[in-house]
Amino acid sequence: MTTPPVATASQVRSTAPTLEAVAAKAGVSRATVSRVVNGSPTVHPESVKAVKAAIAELGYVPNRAARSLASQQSHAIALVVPEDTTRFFGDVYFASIVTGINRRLEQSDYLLNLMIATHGPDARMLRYLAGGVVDGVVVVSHHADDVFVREIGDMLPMVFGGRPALSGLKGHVVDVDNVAGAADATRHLIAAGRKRIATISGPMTMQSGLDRVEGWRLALDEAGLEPGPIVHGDYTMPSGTRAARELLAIDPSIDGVFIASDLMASGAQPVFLDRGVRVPEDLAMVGYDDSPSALNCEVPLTTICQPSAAMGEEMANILLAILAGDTDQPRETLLPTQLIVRDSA
Amino acid sequence: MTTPPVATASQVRSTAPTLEAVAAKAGVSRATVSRVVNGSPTVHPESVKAVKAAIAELGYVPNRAARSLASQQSHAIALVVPEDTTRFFGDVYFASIVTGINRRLEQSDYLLNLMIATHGPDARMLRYLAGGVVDGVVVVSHHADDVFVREIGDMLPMVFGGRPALSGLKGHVVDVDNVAGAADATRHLIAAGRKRIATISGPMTMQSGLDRVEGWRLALDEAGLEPGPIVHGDYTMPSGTRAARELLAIDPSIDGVFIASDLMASGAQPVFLDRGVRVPEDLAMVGYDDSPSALNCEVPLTTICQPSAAMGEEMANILLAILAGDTDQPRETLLPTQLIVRDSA
DNA sequence: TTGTACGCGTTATCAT
DNA sequence: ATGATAACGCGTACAA
Repeated sequence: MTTPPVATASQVRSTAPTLEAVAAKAGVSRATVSRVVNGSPTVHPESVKAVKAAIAELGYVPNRAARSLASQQSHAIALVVPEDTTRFFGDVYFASIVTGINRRLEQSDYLLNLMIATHGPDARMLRYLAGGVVDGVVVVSHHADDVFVREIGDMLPMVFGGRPALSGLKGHVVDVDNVAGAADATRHLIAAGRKRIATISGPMTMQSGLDRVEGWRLALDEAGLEPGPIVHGDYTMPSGTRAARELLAIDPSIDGVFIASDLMASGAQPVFLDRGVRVPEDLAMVGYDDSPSALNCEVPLTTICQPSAAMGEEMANILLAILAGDTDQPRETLLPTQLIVRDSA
Repeated sequence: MTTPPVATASQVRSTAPTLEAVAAKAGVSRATVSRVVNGSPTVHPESVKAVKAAIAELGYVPNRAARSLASQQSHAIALVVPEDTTRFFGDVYFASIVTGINRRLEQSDYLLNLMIATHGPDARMLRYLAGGVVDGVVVVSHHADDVFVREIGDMLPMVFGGRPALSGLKGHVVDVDNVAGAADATRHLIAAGRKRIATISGPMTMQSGLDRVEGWRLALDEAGLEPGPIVHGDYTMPSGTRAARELLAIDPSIDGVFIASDLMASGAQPVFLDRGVRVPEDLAMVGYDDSPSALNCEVPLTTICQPSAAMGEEMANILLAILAGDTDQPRETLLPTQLIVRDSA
């Protein structure tokens, strides 16, 4: 074989030009080159020009390790995923949060480290974080282990994606306005003339589950309507199927239902249809998430769209601001949802 | 407010014990501590004990930046995703590859950097990679941009997940044995006594699409059976629906069909059922992927399970071996698939 | 505005 | 087996 199977790391590193080289070529000192690289304002325009030319010519790239060592900053942030990966990455919601985070990071020179805690967050990850591998942390998960998140928040700037059910933890939170979203969904049902409006909720152990019920109730109160029956699910499709049967058993007279996830809604709809309950004529449905499954229903779902990419972007944005020294970032940021009207209501 | 909203990075770093501190406490020199940390065999057991005790007591964690600077290695590898994130992360297949990569990396002290090229891989990412941020690269994607991958392979050890359609590129490849998987699927149909076996293929622009057709043909040849009709799809559900109609039009006498993705199979099955073709009585179906959609079909799909997590693990494994100095890792590694028998065949 | 010089925490070489 | 000591590449007082 004439060509080596792979490049060796040393090939690259050995030829990498340093500050020193740039300085020599530009006819200035290392310090001046460093200033130019870091955008210091106190440097002569002419020097800037010379240095920039030298940098371009040599293809100089600052050595990250050296920079970190000297500046005591890693210029990297960690994306901490405290649960099983497949569950996390399989979820489109999380996928677009990551997209958003990346979108913001692309505009900076921060690196994103993936830290997945397959077997639950362990001491090893904590030690890594304590070792200064990253300057800040972004935590994304529905269920985050209590003590784990607390420990991270104690040692590093942290932004939490989706308000955790635990209270009093350090760090910032970016979340979707679940209450407003659920209220909007319910108002849409009310505007359509529905009078007896039920809900299939998410788990009451999750903040989002709680919030969406609150929004539903809020809209009903506003309109002076009596809350219909409420059945609890766990966001999954089968739980939606079960809940639908229960709902019909409790009160067959309902004419509207707010379902806290599209997955549950797509599990529920066939039940309604099978029993001869027409959608939306007899029963108007509004889901939540704007997931692909909303479109695959026999009667496409009217639903609430969450700005998940924007959420990721905002999370990164806040963390970057903190790292830049901004001390008064909002502790909690709520992002607005959007009603997507389709056929089911 | 009595407690600050977040910890500051300096809090952590300022208190982090160094090699120096450990050395002092253990009554040895920095060099000896370094040897212990890096597992050098040439150090007195007694010293080892003292050092380890000091490390534990102080909670010492090696400073990554300093180590990188001195050793010329970042002890990090990059996960390069050359396409749009949502598309990538939404895919369960990729999700479990990441899981696998992480599983292997957990056993090492390598970090995983996420490098996503939303707008196509740009010069910025290439510069980063050239700057020595990582020691090696893992590329995961069906469609990887030609020149991009080539450039990476030229400067860093690289392992490719899923054999790319382009040939002659540097780097190692780990892939699922698509030919064998398709052949197994087809053999299962043959063993069930099917004589007229068709296939709905993936796109002929992808290596996997090509390979699965080859496997199908191979099994047929082995059995001395004439290949049935072949219709091309693009792995998506709608394309499966279209292909099924076409297939029935071409040859209604088929009694077996190998479909190159579960998604296409779940698009095709309703067509067969609607036309009164019973599954599996009249037509036996075998899909590919073992995706969730295989279970959601009216007649649950017999399918081929890809070892995607194992694939990720092997990718990381090979890269780590290369970084450890192993020069004769296999250029191409094929992982075996598994037949999952359900109701459709 | 610019340069000098020291420090960042490790690894690695060379004596001992 | 162990301990000085010199890199590693960069940031940054401090001085000029």
